[in-house]
Amino acid sequence: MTNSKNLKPTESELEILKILWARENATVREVHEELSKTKDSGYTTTLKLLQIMFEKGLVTRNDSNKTHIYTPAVSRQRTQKQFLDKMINTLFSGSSTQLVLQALGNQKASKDELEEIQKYLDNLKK
Amino acid sequence: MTNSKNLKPTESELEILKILWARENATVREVHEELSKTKDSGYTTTLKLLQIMFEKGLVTRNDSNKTHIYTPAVSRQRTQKQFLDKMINTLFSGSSTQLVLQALGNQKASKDELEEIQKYLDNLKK
DNA sequence: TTGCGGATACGAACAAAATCGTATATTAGC
DNA sequence: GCTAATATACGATTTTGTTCGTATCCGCAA
Repeated sequence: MTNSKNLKPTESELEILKILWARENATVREVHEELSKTKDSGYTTTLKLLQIMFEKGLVTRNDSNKTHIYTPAVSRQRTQKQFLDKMINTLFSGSSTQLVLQALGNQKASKDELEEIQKYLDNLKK
Repeated sequence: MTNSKNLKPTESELEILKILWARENATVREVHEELSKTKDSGYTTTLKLLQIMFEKGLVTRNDSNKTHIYTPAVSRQRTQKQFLDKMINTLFSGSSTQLVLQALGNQKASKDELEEIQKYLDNLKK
């Protein structure tokens, strides 16, 4: 039974997903190598995490060869949305506008970026 | 020694902060009552959480009376920023613009809101 | 065929967070 | 003063997430 409940990835799982999204797919070793740049935990830890993620349905894997190849099963977009929604609800009293304003205020975006956003808004208004 | 390290609240702590921010301050019972609407854990659990939050410096309390009164020690804004920054880094490859676009795309904001944002952007560009 | 390098499987230890049970204190009403 | 109601304190348990050690398997070169 391929579990496909709508599970929220944990902190560590997110780090791994991030790597998988960037490369489309990867072996355990590849993920681990990448992960090692920012974190130092052992190889089997990475392996275990990927196995758990597989059980949760966060990744799929091709195990027709000896070395399995993992692929993200949840899209980056979908996950972003999942976390955004949660955050909007718990921290911004449900108002995405509030979140946007806060995000813009914090991080100074470049003029170009601001214009990009404005253009986008113009489209939305129609 | 009043611990004031820059601690990130946990999920549950956030729920409590949310309540405290809304009411400015509250007793354990009040927090618990409110919390019960969305969650069912016992009174002492809420109490314990508030005590932990106190130790962490997330809340202060007035214990001159028998029933203590808790007040948030971290501002909503500051916490929002803390979480936003983290999210931008882990999920949006450091681009606040990306986050904004995604947030706008997801949740349909009203025309008024969109205009509010645009106005805000105009200001920022100067 | 033997042994070694490199892979997975998986239980178990460890850590952090959440929950609860129970002891104890304080106060108000009788 | 006693008791019931309502607080806090705090250790212990449970749950969830992370990390690791060890068993085992597979392929290949000597």
